[in-house]
Amino acid sequence: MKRARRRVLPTQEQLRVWRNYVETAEAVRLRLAGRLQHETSLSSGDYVVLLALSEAEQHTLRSSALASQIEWERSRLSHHLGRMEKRGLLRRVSCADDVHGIDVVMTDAGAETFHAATVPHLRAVREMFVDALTDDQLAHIDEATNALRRHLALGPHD
Amino acid sequence: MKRARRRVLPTQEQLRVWRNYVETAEAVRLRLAGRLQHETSLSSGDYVVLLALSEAEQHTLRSSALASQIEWERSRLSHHLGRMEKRGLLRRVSCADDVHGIDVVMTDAGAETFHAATVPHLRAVREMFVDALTDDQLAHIDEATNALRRHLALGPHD
DNA sequence: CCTCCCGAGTTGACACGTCAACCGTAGCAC
DNA sequence: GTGCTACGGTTGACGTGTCAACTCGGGAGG
Repeated sequence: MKRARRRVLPTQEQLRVWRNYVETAEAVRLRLAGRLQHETSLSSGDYVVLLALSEAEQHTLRSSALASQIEWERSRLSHHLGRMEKRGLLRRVSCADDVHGIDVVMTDAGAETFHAATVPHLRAVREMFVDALTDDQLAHIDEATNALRRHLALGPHD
Repeated sequence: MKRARRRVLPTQEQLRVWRNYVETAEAVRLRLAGRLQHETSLSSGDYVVLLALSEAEQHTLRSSALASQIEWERSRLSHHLGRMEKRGLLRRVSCADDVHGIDVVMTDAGAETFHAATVPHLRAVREMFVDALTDDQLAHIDEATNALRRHLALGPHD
């Protein structure tokens, strides 16, 4: 009876670790995003989109291919592309070979902005994350993270 | 020279661990929030606010006290309280003893909704987080998380 | 041919967050 | 009194995210 009940809900300690985990990860993410925003005027969403485009042939991707590559819903992507297009970071052109389907093309301005952002972004990752942890801690985080992914059936990372 | 450059940017492997970490934490947070939303019609923001109120005298807190307790900006809190008030989860009444200052009072409906949400919420934490990890992994996550907090000067958790 | 559905993408409504500007009252200087 | 500033809170604009409804052009099936 006691044994059965004990497994239903987390203990105080487990709950504390959980909150520590989510809140810290969120804080780190926010801080990195804020820094990227101020140093390069790109949001992390912008960065993800431009990263994918920068690695594509002709700096061009089909909207649906882009969506699946960065794992965004198409509606989210559509909204975000609209905002980025308004800022001149990319263009949307309907592509010839498929009547449906839109090619997303990074503009030169977009490429330039992205290029100027990579080093600050990577430096921030090192300063805020890598520098905080020993090699062992990094390995442990990775192991636990993978356990979480497996448990939630998220599919392996990358 | 090489040595100097190597410390500036993270390695591929460190970058992979970083992305794995943030993306997974984000996915877990989102999944828990979605589950809470669907099972109890409360967002995680609602839950945090109601949790604080439920632990307060008279189910009442000064707006500023609430803000500092859950570490939200006052503007954010004001917007959120407006939405929650519209749904009848709480009321805002200007309190007598301080001319400035607003008392936030959880309504009975709010208390009921919150109470009905606690068990599903805790169960979800167990199923999605605690169950995924061994005791060792949990301890390692906690240790690394605390290292992150110290490094970012976030102040100890709780 | 007509209808019905499907797939790619868009749109609108809304929740949520941040930033900066604002409002009203209280104290305080003079 | 008149003016200043500080405090507590609100508001508006805007970026961001989700959901559901919509468009639009093809194909089947009949």
